[in-house]
Amino acid sequence: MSGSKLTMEFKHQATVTLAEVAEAAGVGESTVSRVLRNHGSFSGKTRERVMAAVERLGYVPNRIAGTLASTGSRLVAFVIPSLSNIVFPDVLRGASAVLEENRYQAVFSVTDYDPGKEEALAAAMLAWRPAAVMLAGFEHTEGTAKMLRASGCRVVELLDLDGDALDIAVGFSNRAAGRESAAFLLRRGYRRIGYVGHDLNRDTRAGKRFSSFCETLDAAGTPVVAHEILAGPSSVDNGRLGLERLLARATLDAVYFSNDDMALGGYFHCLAQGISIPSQLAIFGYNGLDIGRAIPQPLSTIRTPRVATGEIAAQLIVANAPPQAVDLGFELIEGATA
Amino acid sequence: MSGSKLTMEFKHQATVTLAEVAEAAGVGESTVSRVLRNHGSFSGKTRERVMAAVERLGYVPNRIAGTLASTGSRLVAFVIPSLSNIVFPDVLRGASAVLEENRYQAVFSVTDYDPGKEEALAAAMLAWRPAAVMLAGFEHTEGTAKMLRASGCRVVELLDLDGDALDIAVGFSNRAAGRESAAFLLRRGYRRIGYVGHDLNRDTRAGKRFSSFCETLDAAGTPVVAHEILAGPSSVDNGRLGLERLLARATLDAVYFSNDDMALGGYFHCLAQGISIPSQLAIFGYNGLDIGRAIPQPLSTIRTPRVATGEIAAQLIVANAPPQAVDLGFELIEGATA
DNA sequence: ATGAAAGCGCTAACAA
DNA sequence: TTGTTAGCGCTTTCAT
Repeated sequence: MSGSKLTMEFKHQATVTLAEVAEAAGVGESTVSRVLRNHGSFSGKTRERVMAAVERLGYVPNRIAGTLASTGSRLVAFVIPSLSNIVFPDVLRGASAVLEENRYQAVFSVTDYDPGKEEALAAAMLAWRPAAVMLAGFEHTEGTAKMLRASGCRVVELLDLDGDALDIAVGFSNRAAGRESAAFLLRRGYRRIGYVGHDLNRDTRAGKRFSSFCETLDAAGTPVVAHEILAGPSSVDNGRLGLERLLARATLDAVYFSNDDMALGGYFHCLAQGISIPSQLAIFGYNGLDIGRAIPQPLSTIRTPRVATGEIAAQLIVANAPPQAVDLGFELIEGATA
Repeated sequence: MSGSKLTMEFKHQATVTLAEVAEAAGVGESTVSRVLRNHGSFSGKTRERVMAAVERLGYVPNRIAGTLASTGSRLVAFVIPSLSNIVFPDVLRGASAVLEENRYQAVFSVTDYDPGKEEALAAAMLAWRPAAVMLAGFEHTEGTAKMLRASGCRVVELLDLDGDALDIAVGFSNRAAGRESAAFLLRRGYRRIGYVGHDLNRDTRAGKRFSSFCETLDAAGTPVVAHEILAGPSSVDNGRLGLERLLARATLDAVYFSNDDMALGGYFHCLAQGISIPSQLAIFGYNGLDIGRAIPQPLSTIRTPRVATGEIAAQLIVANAPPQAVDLGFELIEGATA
C-alpha cells in the first residue's frame, strides 16, 4: 500500500493536474477548464485567480486527456515517402507553419516509397485519432484506402492531381508537367531526346511525368531515343552516373531528368567532361530547387509549389473545408541549360 | 435528444471500441487488452477469438486513451530550428527509422532558430506528455531549461557537445570542427584566409565553429583577413553573394564557409568568374553533403554524422538510457577544393 | 457565472 | 488464465 503510494508519487513527480489548480484557485474544475480554453463564461476575477494558480503551480495542461475527453484531436498525421527528397521537408515546412499558428500538432512517419509500409504506418497513425492524415499522391493499397475511408478522419492527398481523391487533394498535375517539358524541348528544336530517371515503380509521380513526356514526343513523331533508369532514390550521383551510361549508348541532343537532383548530376557530368551546354547537350529537370538557379548556367526546369502545397493542405484542414481538389499549378523555368 | 443522439452516432460513426471487441469475442476487456499488447497471459484459443473479432469489426486501438491510462507515452517530440537546412531532415530520418521499429511516434515543430519560439513550442510539446523532447544544441532560454527540467521527461540535445547538457547529448564538437578546418588550411599553406557565413546569432553551432576557427588562426599568427556575414539562413545563393562581396574587399587565398550550401555557392561563383580552384582560391565547407562529392572538384569539407545522430538519440530514448554525452565525431574530407 | 458528475477508451491492480 | 473495478486528466452537459 505505502509502496504503491510511493510509486505513484514518484511517477507523477512534477505532474500538476487541473484538479490541483482548481483547488488552489478555490474554484471548480470546469471553471479552470473554461478559463484555460477561453470558452464559455467566467468573471474577470475568476480568470485572474485561475491564471495566478496556473502560474504558481507551473501547470501544463495534458492534451492527451483533453483530446480523449473532447470530440476531435488537433493532431495532423503526415505519412510521407521520404525525408531525403527535399520535396517532403518543403511540404512539411509549409504545413507546420500553418498548423503551429492554429495550435495543431504535426506527427509524421516515413514509408520509403513502400505501399505496404504506408499501410502499416497509416494504421499506426489512425490509432492517434488525428484530425487528418496527409499522404503523397493517389497510389495506395486497397487496404490503405479502405482503412482511411472507414476512419472518418479527413484525408489529404498531396502533390498530385492525376487520379481520384479519397477526400481532399492539393497539388498539380504531374502529367501536365511531363507534357509541357516535352513540348518545351520540341519548341527549342531538340529531336534526339533521352531520359534519366530513378525508380519509377516507387515514385509514381515521376512515372506519370515520364509517361506523358513520352506520349508527347511520340505524338510529335520523335519518340525518346534512349532512357536510363537507376535503382534506388534520386540523387545527384545517380544523375551523373545515369547520364554517363546513357551517352555511352546513344547520341542525343537533350536529356530529360526525373528531377533536379538528377539533372544537377547530369550538369556536373557535362562540366567535368567538357560537354558544352546546351549546344552539345541540353538538360531539363523538375522541381525548381534553389540550387538550380545558383549554378553558372541556371537549370531549365519546372518549379513546383511544394511549400504552398503544405500550407494550403493545412489551411483546408484547419478550416474543415469540404472535399475538393486544389490545383496549385507549376511554372516552367526556361533557364540556360535547354 | 434524438438530435443529440444522431450527432453522437455521426461523430462516432466508425469508432469501434475495445469494449465492443470484448463483447463480440465473448471475453473481458482486459483480456482483449492483453492479447493486443501481447502482454500478460492468455490462451491460444482466446487469442484467436479476440483477433477474429478485431478483424471482423475493423478495430483500431485508441492510443490516446491507452497513453492516458498507462504510465508513459510513446511520443517523441522534436523541436527543430528549420526544415530547409538539410541537417534537420537528416536527423529526423535517422530517428524516425528507429522510432518506427519500436512503435514510438515522432512529433515535431519548427522554431526558425528563434529561442522564444523554441520555448513556446517546447511548452506546447510538453502538453502531449512525450517520452522525450529532442532539441538542437544547448542554447535555450532560461524558461525552456526550467520547464524541461521540471517536466520529468527525457531531454536530448542534438548536434553539439560544447556546453552543459540537461540530460542526454548526442553529436560532436563544433569547436573541434572549426579548429580542425583551420588547421587543415594552415597545413595546406594558405595564409590569407577569409570567412563567409550566415546569421551566427541564431545558428549558435555555426558561431562556435567560426570562433574556434578564428582562435586557431590567431594562434598561428595569421588571423582571418576578412569575413562576410549574410543575414538570413544559409543558402547557395547567399554563399555566392557572400564570396562576391568578400573578394571585392580583400585578396585571399582561401575561404571558410559556414556550411556546404554556402560553400557550393562560392564554388559556383568561382566557376562563373573563371577563378581557378584551388590554385587561385581554396574553398572549405562543413557538413559533407552528397552533392559536394558530385561537383567536378569534390568539395573539401567536414562530414558530420547527421543521420547517426538521430538514430543514436532515438536508441537511447527507446532503451531509457541514463544521462550521458555521446560523441559521434566527424570526418575531414580533403576533397579537391582546398 | 459556476460546480457536480458523468463519461472519453483504455490500462493495471486485484480477485477469482 | 480470466474478469471486475478503479482510475488516467480532462471536457461537457446539466443544474444551480
